[in-house]
Amino acid sequence: MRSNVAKKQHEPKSASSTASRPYRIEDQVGYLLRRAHQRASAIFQTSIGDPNITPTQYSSMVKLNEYNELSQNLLGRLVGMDKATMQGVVRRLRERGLVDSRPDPGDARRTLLSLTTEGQKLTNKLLLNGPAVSRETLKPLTAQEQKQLLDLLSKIV
Amino acid sequence: MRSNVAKKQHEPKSASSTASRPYRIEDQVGYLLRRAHQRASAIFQTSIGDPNITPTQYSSMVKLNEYNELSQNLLGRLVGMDKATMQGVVRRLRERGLVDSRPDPGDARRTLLSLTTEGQKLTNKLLLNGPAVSRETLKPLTAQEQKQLLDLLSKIV
DNA sequence: CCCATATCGTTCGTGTACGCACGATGCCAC
DNA sequence: GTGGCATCGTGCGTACACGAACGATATGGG
Repeated sequence: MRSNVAKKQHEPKSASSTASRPYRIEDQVGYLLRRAHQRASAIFQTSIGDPNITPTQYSSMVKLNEYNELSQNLLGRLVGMDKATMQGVVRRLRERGLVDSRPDPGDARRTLLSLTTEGQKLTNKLLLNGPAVSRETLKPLTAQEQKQLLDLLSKIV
Repeated sequence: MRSNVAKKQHEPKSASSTASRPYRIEDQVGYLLRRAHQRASAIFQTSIGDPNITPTQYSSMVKLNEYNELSQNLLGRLVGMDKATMQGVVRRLRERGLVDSRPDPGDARRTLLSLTTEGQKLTNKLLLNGPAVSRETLKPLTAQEQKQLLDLLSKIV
């Protein structure tokens, strides 16, 4: 009984004499970014052409395809994952035979990563679908809005 | 030896006779959304005022603060989490005494969730910092750009 | 009334994501 | 040189995120 204290039931807490809009979770950047990211991931999974490859695995492989060989930490910086996360991503890619590793001959702390032949083949196949994934994700927007969104996101990253 | 097959080392794969820009991971919506979401989460953690509350826990509590009582599934739909994710979020909030639950008297399948008195107190405290979190996240943008971004994100969610 | 279908909450498995602490290695100033 | 400090990779703990499968309950059509 004591737990249902007096609570106004019928007005959505507008408060404030100033004209500031009410605080709604649905209007907050963080919330919208989470939802948008969820949708983008879902589209990726259905459209990239291999349901077992995740967005982060994909970006890691694409980066390894550009550079021939990268240390784990550097790869992590390039794709925006911290080293603990990178650890798991690389382990899974290695377990599937998509990525190879060897100690860096010039620095014993580092491990150099590269795509296996199979990894290269898969990456090139997935790269064909990459543009379609982005296109589908941006579909609700006009061409101009799409450019704007990419621009604004770049600024806050 | 056999693994370093012929690979052009010096040009970033522009290809294509058409003027289409090269495909760069850094320019894809999904990638930018992931990075932007990471940054937003980091800002949330440092600015919301309680390092133990996550963004999803926060939005759940705010929603429970608006509506008095909600079933777990409905809450999940309102904050955009599937039921499996909701499960864990609610369990943790309950373990900390922030959320209470009781069986729905009208539907034995449902569990009704509500904030405890402590949960209400914490939510109201965090709500004071909510606007600052969004403000900080949007700081790199002008006022007009901020509005644009929220608008565009709403459209693709 | 009863059965097909849908919804609700749970559980399991996998994968990001990050803080923290650790040991090994590299590097630079002294 | 060597000692202090940074960097690299690893391991552990916690938390989101979701698909899939499951049992219990609800509902609507026949």
